[in-house]
Amino acid sequence: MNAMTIDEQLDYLRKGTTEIIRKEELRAKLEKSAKSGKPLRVKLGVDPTAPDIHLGHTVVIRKLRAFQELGHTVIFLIGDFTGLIGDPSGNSATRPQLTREEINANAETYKQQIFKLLDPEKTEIRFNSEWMDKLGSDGFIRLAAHVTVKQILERDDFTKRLNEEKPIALHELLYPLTQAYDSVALNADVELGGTDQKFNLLMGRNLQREYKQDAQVCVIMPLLEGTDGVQKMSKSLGNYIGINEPPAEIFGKVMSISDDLMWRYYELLTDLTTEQIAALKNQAEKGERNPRDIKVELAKSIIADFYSSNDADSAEEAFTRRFRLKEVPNEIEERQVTATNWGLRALLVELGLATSKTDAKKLIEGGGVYIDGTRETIVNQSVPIRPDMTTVIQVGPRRFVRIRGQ
RNA sequence: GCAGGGGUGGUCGAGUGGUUAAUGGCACCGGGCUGUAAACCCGGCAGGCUAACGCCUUACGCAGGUUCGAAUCCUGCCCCCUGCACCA
Repeated sequence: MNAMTIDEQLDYLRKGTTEIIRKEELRAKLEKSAKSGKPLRVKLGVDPTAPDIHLGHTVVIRKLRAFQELGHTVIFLIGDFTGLIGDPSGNSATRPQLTREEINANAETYKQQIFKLLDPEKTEIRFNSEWMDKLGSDGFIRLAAHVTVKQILERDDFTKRLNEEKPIALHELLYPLTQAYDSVALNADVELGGTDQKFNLLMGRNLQREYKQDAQVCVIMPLLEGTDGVQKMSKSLGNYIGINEPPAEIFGKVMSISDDLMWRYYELLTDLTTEQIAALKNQAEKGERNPRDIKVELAKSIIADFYSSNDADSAEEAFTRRFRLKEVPNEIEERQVTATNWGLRALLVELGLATSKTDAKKLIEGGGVYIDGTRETIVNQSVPIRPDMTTVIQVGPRRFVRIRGQ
């Protein structure tokens, strides 16, 4: 990797970014690092309360990895102090205050996940309480003296809320400042973040200058759309793909994104070059290749990042069997029920495939219930269950239970 | 404290006395088609009961009231927001 020229490195780092502020400075830093042999310090700050990483987070993490591949040091900063504030988003209430133990536990969860992508040897894990706690209230006030209210209010989110006459709590104004001070404390060369972080990252530059440091370069990544293709991926919106989810689940969810969205995922979640992706898109548009197959490759590539290519293969196979060949999956839940003549609705409730007889009725009438692979549309169908035989009950395309009488 | 604005189903957001269990979008679920859990189309979507006709609960911040009838009108209360005032 280090065989790359500086230009090549810049190209490599630039892929997928929304903006680099400023590119010339990044070049200068890369050159300086190459000469001195001293790795750049590349910072990413995260919230201590949300350790469940989804693909959206990995966009930035993958970029960190790119820096590591070029020999630089990543500082994974857990904002246990800033977490007290919570990044202003307008609707956020006060954050729950975490105990030291909870924070440490979350940090472990982070490690377990990020090291699927990052090289532990080139990663420092830090907490910003380390320097924020030492600062004290007098130090904090001295820190606050470095920026003006006007500068803070520049932030789009604040301006917007001000115009809309929506509330801004005082402590929210301190968030960008605190995050910026992290860059000073770490003497960061580069900070990464999503577009929503642009202001905070720039604040870091300003504050570093105040402290006579070389200003950090801001690498700004797009926010990945969730599976709905519209809103940014987030856990609370339920449109996320978590990296700890089972391979089959990841595969299915990736296959469920729209064909349009898949190019975006290719760009931000794979190592393919812009040219390679354009070529794939071209093939799909010309009808040379089925978009479905291209999406399969995407899903497998993502799974391989967090599991293995074997896991990716078996996820594909299971998916094909289930949805293309409409086979009953190999491993499905088995349940024992009383051997008797069951009413179909009661049976569905008993198996947890429906929440009530009314719910079951809707599913049956909608044509979503199958007994041993045959659709059953008679609401009060009697289903005989005996000890010597098994029956597979299916609801919708992906919920199966094999039952046996007892 | 004063003035104004607001609190509706998972979410956004209509609705200001009468088929209103409450328009519509999104999300979600089921089906069709397919190339797939894409796209598109159809259906469901407060909860429950019934083989079915149908019935029963609960619901528009909370509590009362007016009315044959209220998410819609009145009273009180709670909460949120904005501005002003206060900050001796």
